[in-house]
Amino acid sequence: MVRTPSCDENGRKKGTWTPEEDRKLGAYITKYGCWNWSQLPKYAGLARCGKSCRLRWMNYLRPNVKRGNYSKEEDEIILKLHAQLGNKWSAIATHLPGRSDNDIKNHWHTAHKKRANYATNSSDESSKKCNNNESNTRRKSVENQNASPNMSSHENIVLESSQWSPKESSREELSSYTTDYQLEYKVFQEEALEEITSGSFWTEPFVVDSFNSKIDFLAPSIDDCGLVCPPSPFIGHELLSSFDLDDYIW
DNA sequence: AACGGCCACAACCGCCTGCCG
DNA sequence: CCGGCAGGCGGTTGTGGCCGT
Repeated sequence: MVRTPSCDENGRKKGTWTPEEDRKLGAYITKYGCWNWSQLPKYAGLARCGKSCRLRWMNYLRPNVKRGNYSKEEDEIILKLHAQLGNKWSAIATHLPGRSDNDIKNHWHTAHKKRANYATNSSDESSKKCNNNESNTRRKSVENQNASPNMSSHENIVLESSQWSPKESSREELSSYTTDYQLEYKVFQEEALEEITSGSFWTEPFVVDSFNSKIDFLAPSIDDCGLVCPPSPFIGHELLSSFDLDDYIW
């Protein structure tokens, strides 16, 4: 289900995101916002490309993000909007709060396959396939029930959206990540959500952003959380040209 | 118990668009 | 107007897990 970690020709990491990377990215964006996706990984201490960070944030780390467990209503909305808009997943996603375009796309492809099978399932072979799909759907719902029988739906969402969800944690690679980490990240997401709803998340970063393209980069500094502050006219007074960021972070 | 097929979905890739100098 | 860059989007791929045989 996940890609094995690897590096591209520039030494940037590809593949599965580790909990540590998630934590770094989440912490950084929560604090400073996404002032520049291509620069952000350097400042957040991540060996990833900006696009990868953006995707990870938008699809999984963003507070309030929902994954899986599509309700009948959501299915109907998707069906209706797809009929109107076609494969405009981002447009469809705007009508489904908390759902990412990637998730909707994946869901559509899954559902579309099922429908396609259904349409042609007069033959025994396709009905067999369909039964297989149904059994898989059942399998998923059982997994979801097992995952967190005592949790609220909100808590379920939080855990599902992370790599170390109960299902994922069974994987060898992530087996060492503990339940403590799940709780830690849950707390982190709740704090992030609070920050967003309080308004500071959306206002502060873009103050920086509006200046970013107009000014020379200024020296970043480490804040009290150990994060590298983004370049900003408000932070530091040394020029970045005399500053080796790589030495600073790694 | 072992194996193969299928499924779900995280993540990558490449193209398009808008902005800026 | 043009080229470069960053962000956004849709298509596609890779892979672990589950189920049936």
